[in-house]
Amino acid sequence: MPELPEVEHLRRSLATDLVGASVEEASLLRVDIVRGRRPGHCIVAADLIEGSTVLGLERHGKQLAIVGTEGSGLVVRLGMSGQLRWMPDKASGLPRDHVHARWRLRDAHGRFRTLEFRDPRRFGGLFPFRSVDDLRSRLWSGLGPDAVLEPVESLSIALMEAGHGSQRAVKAMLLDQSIVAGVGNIYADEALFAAGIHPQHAARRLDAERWRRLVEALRHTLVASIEAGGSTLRDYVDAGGRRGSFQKTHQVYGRARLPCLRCGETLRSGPVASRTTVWCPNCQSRRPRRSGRPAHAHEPQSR
DNA sequence: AGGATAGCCTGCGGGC
DNA sequence: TGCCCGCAGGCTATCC
Repeated sequence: MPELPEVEHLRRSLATDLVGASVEEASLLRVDIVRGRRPGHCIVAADLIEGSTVLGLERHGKQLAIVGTEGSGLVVRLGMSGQLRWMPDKASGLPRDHVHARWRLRDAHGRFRTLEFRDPRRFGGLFPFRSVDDLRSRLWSGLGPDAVLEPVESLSIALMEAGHGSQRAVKAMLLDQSIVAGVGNIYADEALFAAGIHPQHAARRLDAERWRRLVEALRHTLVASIEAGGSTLRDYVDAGGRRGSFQKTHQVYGRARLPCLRCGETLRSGPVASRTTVWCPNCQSRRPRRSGRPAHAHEPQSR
């Protein structure tokens, strides 16, 4: 669920108090949440940036990097259910289970605060890196350009070139982090709807104009969601425990069998790229729109 | 070798 | 009421 907008909103909500803070103590409550270790290397407190000062927070795609002293740091991947939260001063109703790591920090004003990494489903993890170069050459080298940081023009070209000669559906391309970083199931469906493109449209058959329209729709959707604090379907909250509100404006995601908000046609759903996908059979065509009805011949079975 | 698929993991909702 | 099953999904390993 945390995709680019959720991670970016989290980054912003963390940065105020985290940047400039010194890490007094790091505790690992569950060892196997630290991933990407070199063989034979034991986890030490410094891997969890204990003794370091936080210099900055960077994001690429869905990944967040906490950069500390001398460029060493920690990548946080939220996976499905990961959260990075300030522990509230007073008792609150927020869940206390599945906390896997905890940092005791002293901020720029000398206040002590506790940050926690919680991840019930454990699809996420923590990835230590030794330097910014190590981060870029090892942890982030397999990622394509970031879906909001990359200019629309070059991102459109990157997608079109990746789709050239490929057999894949356009939605599979959007979800492939090595082609474009940050898009998950929610925003792929929303962007395809906004651009009027069928999720199963063959990537190689989209022309430059339609790739550009798709990337513009994607960019618009992601930016609007960041501003709305992301989409909270179940567990996503920012560093302060606040929920997002972008789910209220979803046009297709989670709306299977409901009427299309644009044309009233019943929204269909089915697996595309082995993910649950929702689309409008009327607004999203497989081919460039002509006057006739879009083809439905090989659509996945509706549910 | 590209591309599709299984599996990881927990919580939750529907059905009985 | 309570149990069981299916589903959700980012990413990696594995298979075709």
